[in-house]
Amino acid sequence: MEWIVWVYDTAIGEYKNREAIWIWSIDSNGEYYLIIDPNFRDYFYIDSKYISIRKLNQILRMELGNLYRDIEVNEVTRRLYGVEHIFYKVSGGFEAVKKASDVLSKKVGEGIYEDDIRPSQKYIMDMNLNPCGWYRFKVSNVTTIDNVSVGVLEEFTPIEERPYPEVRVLSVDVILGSRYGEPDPEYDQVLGIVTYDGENVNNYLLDGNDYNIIRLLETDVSRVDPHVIVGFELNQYIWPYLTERLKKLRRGLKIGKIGGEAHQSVLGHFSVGGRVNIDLKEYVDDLPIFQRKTLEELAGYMKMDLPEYAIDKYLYYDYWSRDREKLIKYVEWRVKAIYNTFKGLEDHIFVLSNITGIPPDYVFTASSGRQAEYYIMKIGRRHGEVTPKVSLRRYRTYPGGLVLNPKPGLHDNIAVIDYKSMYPSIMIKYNISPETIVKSSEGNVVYFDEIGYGVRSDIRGLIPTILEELIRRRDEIRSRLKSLDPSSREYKLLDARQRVLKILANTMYGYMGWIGARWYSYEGASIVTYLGRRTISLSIDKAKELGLNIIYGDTDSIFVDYNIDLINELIKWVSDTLGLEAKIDKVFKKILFTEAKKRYAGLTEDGSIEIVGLEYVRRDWCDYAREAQYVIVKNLLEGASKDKLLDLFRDFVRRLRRKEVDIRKLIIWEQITRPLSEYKVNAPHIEVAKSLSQEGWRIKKGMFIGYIINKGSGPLYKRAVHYTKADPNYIDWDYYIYNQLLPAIVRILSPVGISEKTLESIARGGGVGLDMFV
DNA sequence: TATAGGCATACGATAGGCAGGGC
DNA sequence: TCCCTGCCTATCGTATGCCT
Repeated sequence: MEWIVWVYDTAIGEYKNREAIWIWSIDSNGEYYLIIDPNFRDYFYIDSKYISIRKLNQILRMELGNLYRDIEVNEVTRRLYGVEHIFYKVSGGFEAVKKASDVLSKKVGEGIYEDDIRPSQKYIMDMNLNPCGWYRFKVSNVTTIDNVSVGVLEEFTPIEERPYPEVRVLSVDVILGSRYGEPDPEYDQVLGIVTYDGENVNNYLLDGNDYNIIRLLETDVSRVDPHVIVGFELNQYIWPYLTERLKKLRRGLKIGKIGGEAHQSVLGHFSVGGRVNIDLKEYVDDLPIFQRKTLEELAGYMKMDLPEYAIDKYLYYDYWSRDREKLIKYVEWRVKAIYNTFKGLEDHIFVLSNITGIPPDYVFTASSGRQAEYYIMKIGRRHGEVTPKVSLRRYRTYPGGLVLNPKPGLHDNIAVIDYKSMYPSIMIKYNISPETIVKSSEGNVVYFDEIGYGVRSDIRGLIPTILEELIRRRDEIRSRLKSLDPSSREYKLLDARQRVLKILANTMYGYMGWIGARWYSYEGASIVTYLGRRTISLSIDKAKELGLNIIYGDTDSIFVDYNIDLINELIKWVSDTLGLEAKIDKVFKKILFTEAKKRYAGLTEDGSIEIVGLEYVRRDWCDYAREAQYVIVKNLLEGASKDKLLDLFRDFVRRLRRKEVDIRKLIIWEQITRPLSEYKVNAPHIEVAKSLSQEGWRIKKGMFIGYIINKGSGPLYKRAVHYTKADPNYIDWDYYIYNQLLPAIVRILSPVGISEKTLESIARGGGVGLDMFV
């Protein structure tokens, strides 16, 4: 029988009492298919340098007992960091291979590879069966279990370029709360579960025993039968809580296909057999554009309606007791937002999964470094590369990008020239990869005296090969996009593809300098940044020689007078002499620099305001000061008079003086970056976190603490309170005038000649003297 | 349960200078 | 005159979050 289906997961299951690979998939109507491959054998490699084949067989025979019959050993040639080695490939049943690698790790220790990669992942890579792709399967022994068609694999072939099927999605959110701080699954019942299937919101509220509402969730899942279950903080919070609640009943959470229970797999991720479990929190955590990692930010980014009021989880229990309706309305907004956000992100998720080979429900759980690594592993084995082990190494830093001191003040017509993908281009051009770096300058080597390493030119590195392929594939897609309608399904998918390829290419340099990388190269990363510094220095020299005035520069960009002829000459020189591509990134009609690097504000040609590095973009400044800085710098760049700017400032001061500011705009947000006991100095957010901890809240790394400064004497940390407990009568309004608003405005006005003294006297209510009459 | 290094900034901790007072 | 105490200031260290 032949099935044309879309694969979304591979897992280890069983067939006739033996472990087998299960391939979960759906057809274009969303019907489920499970294809079983009983023939895949797990394996690992052991380097022949460390053991003879006779000794190897001897150990395995002695240690494995009956399992030895399930093992096969072959001599193969593979590469390790580009160098050919003879390996013994030990393959067989999953259990036998696992046991064999355990035994050899103990007896031999070194030289064992790929025993640390899950068989289902090896299957994806070796068979080239990429998740989130379409395939034609030939199967036999077809049966139906529940509503899943099950067949045994005979062969398959990929089908290129089909749009994704419509997936059924169920979003889930819960109401957890406790009178005593952090809800504890040991004592605190689940207060409510809310789901959304794209049409109906269902809310199940506690009425007696919470077992009943968890049952209702399970019923919902089997009724909707979703391909995807999506939530916010599912893996770290919701699934562990629900499974813990059910432990009392000695049963699991039954939300998988074919009666499967959700179970914890690697790294705290929960696996729901046969369904894709997506936690959007893991997506926002990885992206710096989301400053506070909230669902509201994500929803705003996806251009969705925001809730009328957001309720902090610290207040869930309060609302549950006092104003339940409001809480439920908010959580209903959440499930809809989660659902719709997933719908907006699904192309990205599926494309990322398809390209990296990481199944979709795990792709956000993997860090961006690991995502890149899976891609390298996949491409590497096509070149016969064995995947190296992650080894323990000493952490070492190396010099990074070059940053110029800016020329402070207001400048007109400044162009930003930057290098197109500077680091990836350097890595390709100079062949930089862990295996191409050498210490000696002998032979076919391009040697860099300044850092004492060279790069071989007689072999092509794996990383540059991969980068070239990424860039080539992306260029192909981008040229195809030109002829497509941007609103079409095909365009959107291809656009998602080219974006993922770009992200992967841009990750490779950082990956190579990451101590946890399998393809780590301190020397390689050092050479990349060295060449980056050299490239930018040479361009600066050339720009000066051409007569361009340089205002600023950072890593791969220089800010110069917008003289198009000279700039074109410079760009041509870069291409001819350095062999790299530079371009005009943007042009500022006006740009303001302070004395500081990495901080400026500009007005672009199209009239938009861009603020970089200044208080306005930092979450550890209160919104009020941030907004004031934005308004005043915008006016400044748009040519407002000094008087106008001072008037604006005076207004901002006045509203604080009169306590007319919404206290939500006074919250300062800071992240907890380590266990509370490891802090060496007192700080407001730490003190507030400690008090929350006393109230029973578990304070974990990565949490954000929002606080407000109250009146009183002594250091700030003694006067900070959690924002949910702030009272306008106790707020230290002076702190907000002198330590938030004033510095943010001094920063942008002092470079244009408005002194700190002037501003300070306005802040004090003096200067012009009108304040006393209002 | 980290892709890299470079950088600004605030505030707490700490040391040193100095004045004033008591013996 | 010596020494202790409290206050002020300069400097250093810690912590955070940004930029490319």
